[in-house]
Amino acid sequence: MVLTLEKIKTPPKVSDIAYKALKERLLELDMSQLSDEGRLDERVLAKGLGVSRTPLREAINRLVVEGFLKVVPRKGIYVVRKSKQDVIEILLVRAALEGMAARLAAQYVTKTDIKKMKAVFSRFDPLNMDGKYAEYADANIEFHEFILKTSRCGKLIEMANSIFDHMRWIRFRAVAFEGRIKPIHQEHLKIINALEKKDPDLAERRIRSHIEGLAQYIEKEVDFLE
Amino acid sequence: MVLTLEKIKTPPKVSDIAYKALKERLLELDMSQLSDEGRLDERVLAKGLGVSRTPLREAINRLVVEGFLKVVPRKGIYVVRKSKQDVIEILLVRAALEGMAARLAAQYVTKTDIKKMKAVFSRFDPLNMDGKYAEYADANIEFHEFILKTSRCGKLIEMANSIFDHMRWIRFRAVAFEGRIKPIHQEHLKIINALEKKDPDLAERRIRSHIEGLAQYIEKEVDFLE
DNA sequence: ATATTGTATTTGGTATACCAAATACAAGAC
DNA sequence: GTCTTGTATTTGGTATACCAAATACAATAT
Repeated sequence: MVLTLEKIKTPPKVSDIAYKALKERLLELDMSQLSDEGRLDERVLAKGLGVSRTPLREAINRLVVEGFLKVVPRKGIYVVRKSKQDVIEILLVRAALEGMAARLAAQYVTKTDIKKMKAVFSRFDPLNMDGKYAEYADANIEFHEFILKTSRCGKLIEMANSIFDHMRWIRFRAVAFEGRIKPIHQEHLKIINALEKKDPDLAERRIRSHIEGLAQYIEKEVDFLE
Repeated sequence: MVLTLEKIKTPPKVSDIAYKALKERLLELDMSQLSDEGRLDERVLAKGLGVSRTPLREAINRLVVEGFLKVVPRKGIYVVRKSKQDVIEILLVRAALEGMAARLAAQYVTKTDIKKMKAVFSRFDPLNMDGKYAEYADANIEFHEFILKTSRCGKLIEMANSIFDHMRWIRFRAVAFEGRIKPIHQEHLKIINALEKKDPDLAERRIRSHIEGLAQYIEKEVDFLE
């Protein structure tokens, strides 16, 4: 052998592409204004994506398992609507998962990690956050992903990511942030503090109440979820 | 209309039957002795179940999403083997979910509930448990399902059940019980006690350490997981 | 005998044909 | 006009045909 070669990437499956495309469209969909009761047409979708029904159905089934779609036999495919109760339950699960993640993270976290996360938030002035919602939303995501990653628990990361998709789907981010961005920021700093102290109980408690606080806010203030 | 009729149940889909049958076979499978490296053959399975490939593939895909099977493009379908690390991670997630469930359960639990659960365990004499492993295993399942149910959180129940399937699959129940059945029983009673006191923090902590204890035991004593 | 290589077979992936249930709708009865 | 009811259409569900990649294997050269 005179040639040094590297493995070439296996060509992607059509069903995978269809899945990603369909999920993307779904996530950017505004549920609150769906025509036809959120009904989808297999054949139309297949035509639209330029694939046959078989791989498309595979994609649909995956989305059904994930809880984004619902198939009613011989009736149709429907976009699943989330009730306020659904959102609360999702947040409770998220609190449970991230709480455990924080516990583990407190065990593994390094000084470098802490420094990095502090840097992410140091760009924000707690007294002047107006107009920085979008920017802070990014930092927020980075923060929560940091905790997950630092937990070093693949299963936890996997399940939390699945939950995140549902969170993204429900477009209350903006409304949930407005007016709450200051306390949220303080909570973030407090959580980092607990991690720095390597206190699992404290870290868990703080991130749990952080997320449960969001749930309580939704419960009280949000009303566009039927 | 002179006849009073009730809705008839919609006929089950072939893919559903295939899914259930396949999953059942999988769960009763002893992974530690798989020929052919746990490879499955689509066409053989289809023939065996008496269905065509299409609904079978749907069933397979569901099992892939659930983490029981893995499909390697143009190679084959394989049974996923769980490493010790996988099991530990699953138990951590379970601890997180059931911990939150216990928290909620402490909030909702009634005196009747407590009485019922105490009755389940009162059949056992802590000093003489020998030969009651199977019986106690049933009580154990009933206990954990009770907490989930009492949490009244559908999402939590759903995700925990998915985890349970994986637990069932890994056949360490007998070995995990032997010699540990007494402390396990004590822990169960302690958890019920915390619920009775309606103390969410205590209930959460106790059930978490209960499950984490199992994880530590597996870590130390179990060695048949590669 | 061993190594190479062309070929048949097997595998999962995809497209398509067909079915039965659900539905829409129009023709006919009143 | 309204109500029935038969029929065409549309839907998701299933079976099957076909493809390309992977593999097994036999024929061949050395």
